[in-house]
Amino acid sequence: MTEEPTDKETVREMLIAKAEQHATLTAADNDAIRKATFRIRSLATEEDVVRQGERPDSAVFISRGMLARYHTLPDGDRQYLSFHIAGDMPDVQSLFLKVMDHSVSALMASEIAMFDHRGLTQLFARRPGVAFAFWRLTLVDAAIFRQAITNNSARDPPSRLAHLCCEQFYRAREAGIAAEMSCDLPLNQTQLSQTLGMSHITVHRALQSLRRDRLLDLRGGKLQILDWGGLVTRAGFDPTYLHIAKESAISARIFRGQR
Amino acid sequence: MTEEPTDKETVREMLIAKAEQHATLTAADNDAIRKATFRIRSLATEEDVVRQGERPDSAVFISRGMLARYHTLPDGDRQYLSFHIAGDMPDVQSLFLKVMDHSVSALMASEIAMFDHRGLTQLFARRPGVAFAFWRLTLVDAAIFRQAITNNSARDPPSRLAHLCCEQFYRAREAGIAAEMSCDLPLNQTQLSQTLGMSHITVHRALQSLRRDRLLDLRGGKLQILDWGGLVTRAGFDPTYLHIAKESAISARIFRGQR
DNA sequence: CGCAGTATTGAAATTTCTCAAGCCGAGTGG
DNA sequence: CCACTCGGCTTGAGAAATTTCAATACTGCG
Repeated sequence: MTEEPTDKETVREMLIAKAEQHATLTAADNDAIRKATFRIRSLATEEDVVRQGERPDSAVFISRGMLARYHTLPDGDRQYLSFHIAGDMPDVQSLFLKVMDHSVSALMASEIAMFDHRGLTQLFARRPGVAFAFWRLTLVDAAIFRQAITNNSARDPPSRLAHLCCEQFYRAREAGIAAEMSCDLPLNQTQLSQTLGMSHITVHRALQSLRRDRLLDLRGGKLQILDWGGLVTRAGFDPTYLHIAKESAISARIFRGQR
Repeated sequence: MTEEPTDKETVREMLIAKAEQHATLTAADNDAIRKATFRIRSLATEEDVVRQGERPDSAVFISRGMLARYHTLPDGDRQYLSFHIAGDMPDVQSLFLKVMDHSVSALMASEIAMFDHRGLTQLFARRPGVAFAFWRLTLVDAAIFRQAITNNSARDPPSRLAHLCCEQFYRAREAGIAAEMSCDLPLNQTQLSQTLGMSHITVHRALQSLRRDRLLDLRGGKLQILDWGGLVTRAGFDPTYLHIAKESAISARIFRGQR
């Protein structure tokens, strides 16, 4: 389970790649990103990175593994909010919202790069184009949260589960870390129930239904897609909300000062 | 119902006030905001401002009334995502996410100021402090979405409704547009059901329960708080997620170039 | 081998939804 | 001034879905 720590240079390139998914950056922008300092940290399964109520002073970039965000309810129960894969930055918001309103933990053995808030803030102040990229990233996050509201409020159990799987596979695919027709999804049925707002029994029956229809299989933390088209239909999945395309060319030009 | 259009100068001051809730701005920042051009538009109840799938070229600031964001499902059903009051900017994300993944409509006769994307982008590129304020605003939005996930997934019907009411009243209060113990909430029971992920019958029973316990009353589009403490308890409401306090002093200083 | 955590299954208890009908209040037109 | 209508609210009751409870497998690992 213990793998070699990722090379720092690799992390820098991953971060730049992520930023470039959200904006067209100049060489100077990239250089500025490269200069941002960070430290690598390994996480064990279930380990928390930050907890609800804390005031972190650094933001997280995932170089390997998978993290989750969750609310802790008054009765101690958990509500999972989102899942994040290598290349994601689940915690940019902590830069601007001092007190954490949720926790972040590792779903599997993972490795993260921790960027000091101060350094990031300076980077964003000096390089509007970079700020723009990371801002956009937080906006896509918000779009994913919106979709989760709809998913947990308006879909029946099998569709709900199917939608979650569509989203995770699609994002893993886009990030280039999915196998041909499968990806990691290290959640047991109890965690799925705490994600989808239903009991673990209902999750189990929903899963059975999707398996019976040969749409997917999910076991041992691996999601196997059996019939993508069928799954998309069952889920009512429309990836528009993931906003894979970049910002408009106009905005990009303005941000690069070519007004 | 048709009131005088808000004075443009008033809108400018409202916008600055909103920005200052999220960051400490310089006089130059404020001047730059003041120079942003916009046009006023009146909206009738139920009128859409933008629809899912469209590519708007301006962002909305609410000068009077109340707007909602919602998803339209494949079967034509609606899922409400959030509600916005005077002083809110529900649509900043459209600046960076070209295609709307949801619609925005008026819940009552309202008035909005529409800011051109191009002008806003230039403003943000030139004034990092201003960008910071609006970025933070979108992050609070995201925190509210997260809370909605939890609300609709993990709370029983009366708590769910109570939580929505707590949030709306608290925000109206903060915005200074609530009466002593009441505020607007122009939603009928069907709309509430499309917000909270339950049938309108269940909404009705939940409402009865809260009325019976003398916690609140909700009728004719007005929310009346009868027992704030009791309501907060019933809802499990903790306003931390609304992030009413500003960003840290350090970030503010960096953004003002005092590094 | 046995433990612990997870998955699976059945069945009862409970909640929520659907359906159906009546009511109420505001606005309308005769 | 009074039926009339329309939208929204209220209520009851049966149907359906979900949760809870309980018990039994399964699996990886020490």
